[in-house]
Amino acid sequence: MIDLRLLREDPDAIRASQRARGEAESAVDDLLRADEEWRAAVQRFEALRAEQKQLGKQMPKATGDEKAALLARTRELSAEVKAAEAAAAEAEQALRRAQLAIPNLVEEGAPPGGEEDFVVLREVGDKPDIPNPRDHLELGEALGAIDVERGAKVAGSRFYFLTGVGALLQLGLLQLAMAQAVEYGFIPMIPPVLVKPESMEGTGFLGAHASEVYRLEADDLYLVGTSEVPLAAFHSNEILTLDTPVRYAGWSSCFRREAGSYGKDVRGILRVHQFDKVEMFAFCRPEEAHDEHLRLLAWEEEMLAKVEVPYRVIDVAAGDLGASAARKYDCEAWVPSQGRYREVTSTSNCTTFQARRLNIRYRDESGRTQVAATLNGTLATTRWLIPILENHQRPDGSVRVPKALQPYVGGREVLEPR
RNA sequence: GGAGACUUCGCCUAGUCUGGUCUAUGGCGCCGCACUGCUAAUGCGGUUGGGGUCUUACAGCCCCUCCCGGGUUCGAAUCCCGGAGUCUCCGCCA
Repeated sequence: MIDLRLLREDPDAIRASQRARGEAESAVDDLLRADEEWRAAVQRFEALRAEQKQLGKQMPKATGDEKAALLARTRELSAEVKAAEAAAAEAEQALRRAQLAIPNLVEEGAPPGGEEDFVVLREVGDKPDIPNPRDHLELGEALGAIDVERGAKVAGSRFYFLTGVGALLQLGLLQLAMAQAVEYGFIPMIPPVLVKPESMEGTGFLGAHASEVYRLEADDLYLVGTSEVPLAAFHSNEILTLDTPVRYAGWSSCFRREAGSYGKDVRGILRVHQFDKVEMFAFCRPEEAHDEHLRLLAWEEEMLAKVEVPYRVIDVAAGDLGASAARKYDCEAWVPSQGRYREVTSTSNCTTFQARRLNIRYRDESGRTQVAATLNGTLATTRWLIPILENHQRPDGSVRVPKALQPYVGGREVLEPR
């Protein structure tokens, strides 16, 4: 949710951001108009209300004719007040709608353009030289690690079982991520994966992502697509102490309908309806958000280094940012079977955009409440198994286990096909 | 699934039966001041949050806020209806 004070003081900043995203600048003018209409309506209502209260106060003291006259006037007035109140409420709704139509202000320095216009910040690690690489599914099936056939039998397409060493590898990976997060002061969290509509709404996932989200009709609950949702909503309607950033690491299953992705990435576990993830989530002061963002990115890269996988970091272009993000960095791991990089982490700086909607604030030095900034970043997911298996494969179909993961697979250095 | 109790300005709490004097009581905590050679203790004052308006800013003024949403009424913390949450008991299932 965009800041109305900023809108009033510097609408051109928002226009510029809209341009960078390739969004309509007219939305800014719509919002300006809605804001003015709302304020006018509020003032009308408040003036009438003040008069009504004034008269009401005289009631107990009044007697006889005086009382009858007062009654008649206030009766009339209360009808006007009711109408004015309804008008103000309607204007406020229109204002919210216009406000939600505008995505977050893009951070200065984000590359302009759309999906293809990302900037590669760096490539890290050497791509392995593997002639005729097997893909992760072939490797995983040979190792008895992944079973997509039975996944489909039991739950449908885009579902899978992680079996044997596959299950161990994932648990190890996520534990490794959790351990790293804890080492850096994150509070580990296992959140609910079913949330109320307001939590889904507050985090912005019922907007553009609405068709991606599973909904449980009978209970009016949503399955989260990321623990970002419960972690962000954790402090909704609260006033925090943010002398230093407050950081959480959430471990959860994530659920996605993948509605718009028919025929895309259908093989293996690259794009699935359910996966597990450790997600970093930070609340901090807005002036701290930029630095915090870079810290989250650094922690993601540290995790990627631990699993010894080559990757690159991209600076996502303005037009490809989510509505809440002011800036986004993705880490993409090298996938030998595809001969290209695929996204394995994503970290967004949402500045105050998400927190304003969730009403998450802090007190500054002067004791005033201010809107907090929120940021999120991926620390590990099921998808990481793909580059891990593929980059560490050997010609005989066995897979070397990165040192950091060996304790989780019984100390084995190599996983052999069954 | 059934029955009941509860939800008040950071925390605890009075007020709800009997609508207006609630511009919400008191305690704790916190902040400021005074006093005491320090600390402690004591005294005095302040302390919900959001919005509008005005302003360089502060202050001021106004509206909203007693879990949420409706309703009754000239007027609702208080009465009525619906919902959420917490707790207790019963039932059911482990």
